[in-house]
Amino acid sequence: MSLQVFNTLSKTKESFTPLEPGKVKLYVCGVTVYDYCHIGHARSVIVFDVIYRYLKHLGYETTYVRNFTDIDDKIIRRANEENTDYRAVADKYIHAFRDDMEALDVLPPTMEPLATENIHEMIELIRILMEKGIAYQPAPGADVYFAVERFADYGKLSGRMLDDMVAGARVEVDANKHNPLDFVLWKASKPGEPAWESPWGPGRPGWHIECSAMCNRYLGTTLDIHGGGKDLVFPHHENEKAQSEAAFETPFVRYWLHNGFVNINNEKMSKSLGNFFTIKDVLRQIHPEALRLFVLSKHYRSPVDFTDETIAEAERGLEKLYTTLAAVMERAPEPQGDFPEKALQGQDKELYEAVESLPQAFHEAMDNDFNTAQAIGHMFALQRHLQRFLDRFGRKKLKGAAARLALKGSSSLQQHAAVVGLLGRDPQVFLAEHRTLKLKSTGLTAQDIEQSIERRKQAREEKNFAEADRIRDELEQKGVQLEDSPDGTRWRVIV
RNA sequence: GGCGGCAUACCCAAGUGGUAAGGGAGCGGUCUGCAAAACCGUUAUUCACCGGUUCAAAUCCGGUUGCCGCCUCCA
Repeated sequence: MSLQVFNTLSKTKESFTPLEPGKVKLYVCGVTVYDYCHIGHARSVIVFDVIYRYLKHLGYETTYVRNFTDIDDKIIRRANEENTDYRAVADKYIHAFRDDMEALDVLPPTMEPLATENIHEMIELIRILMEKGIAYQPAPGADVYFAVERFADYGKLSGRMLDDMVAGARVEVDANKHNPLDFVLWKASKPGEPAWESPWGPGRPGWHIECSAMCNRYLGTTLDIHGGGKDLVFPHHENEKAQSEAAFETPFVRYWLHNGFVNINNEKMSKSLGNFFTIKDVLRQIHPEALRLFVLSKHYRSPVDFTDETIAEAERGLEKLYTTLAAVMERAPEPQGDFPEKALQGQDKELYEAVESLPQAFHEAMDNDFNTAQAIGHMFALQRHLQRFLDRFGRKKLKGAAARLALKGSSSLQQHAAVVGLLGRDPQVFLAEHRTLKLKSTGLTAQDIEQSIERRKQAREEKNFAEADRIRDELEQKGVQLEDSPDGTRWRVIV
């Protein structure tokens, strides 16, 4: 079975075949840089990061373009509010975006073009549309519009009929437009606004035209995959498609992929509801890898609910995976010599089979429209077998074939997880990072805790268990749980 | 008003015609001074409801109810 993807255009899963064998042209709508990014953006970039990673994993030479919209009304408004210019606003939030992406372990795309670097290409595209009579300017110096009625397929992507939409109550009324759904290609500038020269007077590009121009410039007239959030289907992607296909008369995109939204406690996240979380803020409390596991625990097209509980589950799950990896590293030193497969199988048939079956199970899940939730389920199954195997040895170190089997299991787990951007850290590093992050919410310092552990150790040695338990309960109330082991007492944060 | 999506155990979540993955939580057990962690066992004769198609349905079709999204900037 090969890769199947759900195409918004056909509303079905289709076999993925790129236009050019072995090569994929991928374009994902980036952000408008007028504010910090929120966790909805985080979901989108993580989802497409995984798609990008998986395409590369399948051996496709993938060209991934993700733009920045660095000129638009919201940016200008923001600049006016902050008494600066649009460039300063855009640059500030481009940097912030890059910081977020780095923190989230999102791979850099092949190219990240700016809208303002492509004004010339947009003007050329609008010129073509004007020459074909598909675009019009109602009066000299006015905005330039795209005439939706001149493009027969308009509405096909979003599944709406022109007539239905015109009849709808929420379409803006604009006397300049031939049809209320006509949209701006070139926006005439008011005095004082940023402006570029054009055959239609000074102005700036409309929102949709930049993606059409950049797709064409960097990837050609037909892309394999165009992605973005569900909300972009209409009008943004519908309009991009109309512009590009009307201008170049070739199919614009072979597969349209759209990710679902992030809800907060079952409500749509929005600024007006005040349930708005920026990536920056969230990462102060949640490990970026836990956020990634949270996102990938549900299929990318479904809505996902961001709550304390769902995030805590992701954190516990990740901790569990890393704890097992750490245990293997600690207790299964690389053995000398070669061991036949039969010897490994003989150690633990179930674990051996879990290791052997993971590659196929993982690929079947991912091939099925990037079913990361299922793929992760398979990883947990392997983790459980691995941990069970380790436990069979009690506190003893594993040797020979047993050690080799455990290492085979942990490396398989890490290799598959890497394809979706998980488990890439050293287990001890992750556990330490996560603990440090969580510690902030307890109001304690690591030193406080170590001191308490020392006092409790003394009490235990004196068999003063009442005092030892009192210290332990006190820490637990503050969110720190102690775990005694023959090697000493470990602690972790449980809030 | 138009278009579309979803409904699986206490919670999260796969499964898309062949007899309910996985995770969390709970309960019982092992371990422990007692715990915690970990492991073992256990938790849906059933997939919102009602009909239909089929040898076979959570999966397909029709209807009902409930929730949600888009149609306006939006990931």
